[in-house]
Amino acid sequence: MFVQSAATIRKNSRPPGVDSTVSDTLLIAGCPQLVGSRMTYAQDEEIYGDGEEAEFVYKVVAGAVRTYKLLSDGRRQIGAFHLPGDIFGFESNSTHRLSAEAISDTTVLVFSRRALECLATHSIEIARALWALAARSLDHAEDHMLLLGRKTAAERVAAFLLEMDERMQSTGAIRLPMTRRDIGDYLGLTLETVSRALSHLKAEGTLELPTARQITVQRRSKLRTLGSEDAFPRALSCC
Amino acid sequence: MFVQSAATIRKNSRPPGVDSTVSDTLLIAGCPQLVGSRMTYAQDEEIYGDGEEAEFVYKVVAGAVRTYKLLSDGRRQIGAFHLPGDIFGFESNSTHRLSAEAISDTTVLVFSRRALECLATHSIEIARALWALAARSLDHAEDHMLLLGRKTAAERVAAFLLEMDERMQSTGAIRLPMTRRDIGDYLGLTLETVSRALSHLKAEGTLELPTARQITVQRRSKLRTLGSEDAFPRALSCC
DNA sequence: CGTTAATTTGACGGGAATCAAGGGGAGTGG
DNA sequence: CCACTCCCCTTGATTCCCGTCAAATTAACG
Repeated sequence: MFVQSAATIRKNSRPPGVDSTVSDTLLIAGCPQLVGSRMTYAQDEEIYGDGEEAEFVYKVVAGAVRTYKLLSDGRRQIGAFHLPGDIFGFESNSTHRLSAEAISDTTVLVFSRRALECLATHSIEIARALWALAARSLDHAEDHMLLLGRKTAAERVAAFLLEMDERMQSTGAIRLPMTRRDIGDYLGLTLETVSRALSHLKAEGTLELPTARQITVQRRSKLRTLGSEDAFPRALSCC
Repeated sequence: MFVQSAATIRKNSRPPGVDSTVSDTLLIAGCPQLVGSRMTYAQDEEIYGDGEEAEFVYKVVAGAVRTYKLLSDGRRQIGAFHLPGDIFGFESNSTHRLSAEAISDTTVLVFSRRALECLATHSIEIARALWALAARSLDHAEDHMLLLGRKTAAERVAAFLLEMDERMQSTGAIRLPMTRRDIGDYLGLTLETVSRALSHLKAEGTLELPTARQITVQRRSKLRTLGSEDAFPRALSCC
């Protein structure tokens, strides 16, 4: 598995040496010692596989990534979409717990996990930033469990649109990189159900669909009442 | 909210002062500086609420705890059950993202989050242990998303039984602290569906139900084929 | 022993999955 | 520029798993 990771890393760099440049000194956690190697992946190309050695950490520069788990019969659960600026693939264990694929042609910065951990050993701020990173993933997972376990199809789709709108800072004009199947596998639905929910929202006038991948939100309030019920803090209602 | 947390801490200790003893020097992450205060909660008592200040971290000594999120109409998703030995309530943010309640009468050790973080600042090992803690929660959440999004009722119940059997090291003789409703809210099902699934497994001879809360596994292999499909590593099938 | 909550079981209905065509857009090649 | 193709998406028809509603049974507890 170690070998496979190493192969993956080299596969897509046109010259055999990775084009690591100081120019894209985009740093994880604002730490100047760590410069990532730029890598590109074609649409649907695997970035890493479930069970592989977690040798690298990734930061999306352009494109989009899905991380997912599979059952043996092909059922898939996408745990998260990773958009430009997002860091993914950072594990506490030595191996990846999900697989990662490029949704569209994607550019990432690749960092050595070992180097990161080493830095964290010397800097409390880095250690804390990494731990905050894991915690953010956990927060998202907890919200998503509520969605998967307890929300209706309409609520899931509305929540998805709100999430994407916010994360892409596309104020109302969402440009989706993923297919309906991807969305379904993220929301625990079939692609048909996702499509129907979108059509319904369109018919209601809540949104417009200039193209299938382009969604403009007309009435955000309507989406909010459906999807954005992010767990009502008990504290607010009782004190 | 700060006030509420402080009140909670004092509420259940029969003498006004908490009985913090050196005797139960059960330490988080094996660190002798930190001694927790022993606290008890009655069945169904709230330990903390969603949105409250995350002032304390908890370790279960006896009993069981559920952490969950609610929708405004009462739908509930239990994110995890916490059994003796488990640590919960540790957040990266300043506030709790879920609520916590005692499932049965429960004893916990309470630690100051601030003290823990302070320790982590001075000790890399502690910092790493805390981050491993968060990562374990994340792993569980990722597995659980697959269950909630993609598994059938029978598969969910089988997976639940296997999880409990393993975590309680009750080799085949599971003593459940939680109700069918709790199980349902954990698995994204109704209590009736959980009950039916259990009855079905009983009729098959896969398990016995001496009482509703006591389950003895007769054929673990049967449960495994149903539930324990914990995401097939792509790596195993392709290299 | 009575009261209440938890669980089981049955009957039924509905929401989403499945099965199945039918469009529509983007890219390709003529 | 247009025809062709492929894939994605939409929409319809039908199925079915699980949720809902309801009642009976069992367990828990004072």
